[in-house]
Amino acid sequence: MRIGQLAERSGLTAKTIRYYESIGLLVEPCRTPAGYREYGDDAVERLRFIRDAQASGLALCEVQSILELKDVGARSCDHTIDLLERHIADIDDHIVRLQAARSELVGLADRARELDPATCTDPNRCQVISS
Amino acid sequence: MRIGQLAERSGLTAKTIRYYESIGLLVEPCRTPAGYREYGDDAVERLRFIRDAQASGLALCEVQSILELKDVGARSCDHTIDLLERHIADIDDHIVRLQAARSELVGLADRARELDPATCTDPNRCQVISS
DNA sequence: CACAACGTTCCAGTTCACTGGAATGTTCGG
DNA sequence: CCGAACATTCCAGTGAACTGGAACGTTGTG
Repeated sequence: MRIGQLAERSGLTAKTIRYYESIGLLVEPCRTPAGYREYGDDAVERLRFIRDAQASGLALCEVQSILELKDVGARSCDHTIDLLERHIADIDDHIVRLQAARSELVGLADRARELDPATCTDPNRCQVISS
Repeated sequence: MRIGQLAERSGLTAKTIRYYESIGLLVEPCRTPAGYREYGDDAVERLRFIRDAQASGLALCEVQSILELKDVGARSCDHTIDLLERHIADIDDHIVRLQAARSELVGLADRARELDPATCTDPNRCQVISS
């Protein structure tokens, strides 16, 4: 597939994909005779992993180190295991904080629902929280 | 308490706290006669909320809209509830992605542990994943 | 075969969230 | 009363992660 379709399937933009290639997150793919990038299905998979890892709070350079690790087949080495375990602990911490934030928001939403919707008459009030 | 102690208690830097104030995340606190910022205990709470909300993937401007909402006492309004529910859904999505990333990493770590640690002899190999 | 849609490179600009540093004033323990 | 630690403002700089745009080539449908 070409870059546009990969963008669509992965939820990123073509720009972002080229950017990822430029910083070494993605290897240069084959090109069509015209110079267009040609991707296989595994690219979707890889971009999805990047997105997930990034969502877990890893910086792209950390994602890169993990991808390299994946690519070489996770050679055993205490250092490697440490790295992974540190990242897992980070993720766990992150999940805990997310859950804390989530329950705060749920509490707010509950409180909001308890109030009479008819009291919301001032448009300026609502604009305060226009996102 | 003054800014240094708040920084310590909240895990942020004094710089960051002043920055948050400058963008309106924090209201200007009272000042001592010398012009020093004086904070109450609720400031620690508020900064912790900001940190959690931020960890949940919200941008600071979104955190701000939620804080404003908290500040006005969550007046009921469909719009408000929608906003909150959208954020909660975002967080849930985020958690799912984190868990996906987590299990990928756990899988990698398991694979790494299965291999013989003695095979890790090449220092260059290890440097590939130096974070 | 026109032409819209899609691709290419390259480079500069933007946004977000800080961060550093200069110049200066305040607090407090010895 | 000295000096270290801590505070102030203001402004400029940083790094990460894109994003826009110019200038140009390719593909595919009516």
